[in-house]
Amino acid sequence: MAINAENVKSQMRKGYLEYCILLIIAKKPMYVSDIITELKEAQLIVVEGTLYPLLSRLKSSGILGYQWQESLQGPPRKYYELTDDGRQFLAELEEGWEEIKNVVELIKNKNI
Amino acid sequence: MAINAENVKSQMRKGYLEYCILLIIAKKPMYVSDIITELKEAQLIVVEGTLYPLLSRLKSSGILGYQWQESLQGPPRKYYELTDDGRQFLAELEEGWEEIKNVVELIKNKNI
DNA sequence: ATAAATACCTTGCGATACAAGGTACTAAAA
DNA sequence: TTTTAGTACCTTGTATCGCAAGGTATTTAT
Repeated sequence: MAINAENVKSQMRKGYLEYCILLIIAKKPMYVSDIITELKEAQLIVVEGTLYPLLSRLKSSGILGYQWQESLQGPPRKYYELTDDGRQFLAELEEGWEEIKNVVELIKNKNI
Repeated sequence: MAINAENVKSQMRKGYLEYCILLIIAKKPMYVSDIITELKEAQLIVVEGTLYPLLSRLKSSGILGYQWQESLQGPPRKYYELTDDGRQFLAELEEGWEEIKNVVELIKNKNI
């Protein structure tokens, strides 16, 4: 029930997590560990339990596809990549993100 | 189950809605209708059913306080205002927001 | 064989936006 | 005086999603 800053920051993260993940996969096909590493480099900590369901949803919505690929050390990996629909979708998120930045700026600067 | 852009945009909104609301109340005490109007002006559509529980949570967490105030036409209104803790909290959200903008920029610009 | 490392996935929980519906007060019209 | 309209407050139920915790499967080294 109580609200704390961490809580809200985590709420903020929810919103743009999908966006960030798609930005990363858009560059080149990636599997879960790669994605987590990339996010961590950008200071965005995400765990497996978050990522697997999210990727599955994006897959079944036709935004992502994947290919199995052998690994040199361990079981095969699922490399996710954007579909054409996925690129379209990412473009829309891009817009959404710009809108949000706009809204916050508008509110901040009003009556100042 | 299906994912669409509207859905995700609404997810994005969730994250920074609290931030925007606090930014608005920080300027001067406001009651629900005022807040909705301000948000609408910034293109952020929010309904009562969202706002009331959110304000209650912020109140019981000590981030907001309120004062009843008579209205010229209708029942009295609850004017919410930031407490000292609330200002501290808002400052933390400010940081969180800057961090998020940073993360997105980092991911966007990596390997370009 | 067994253990360790790596990879995939699922279940249960808590948080929260939103739709829909409800209560209460004021003032003006019937 | 009753009724209606307007304004304000609040609650309940639903769906979604991040995350912690736990589980399964494959490969490689001991």
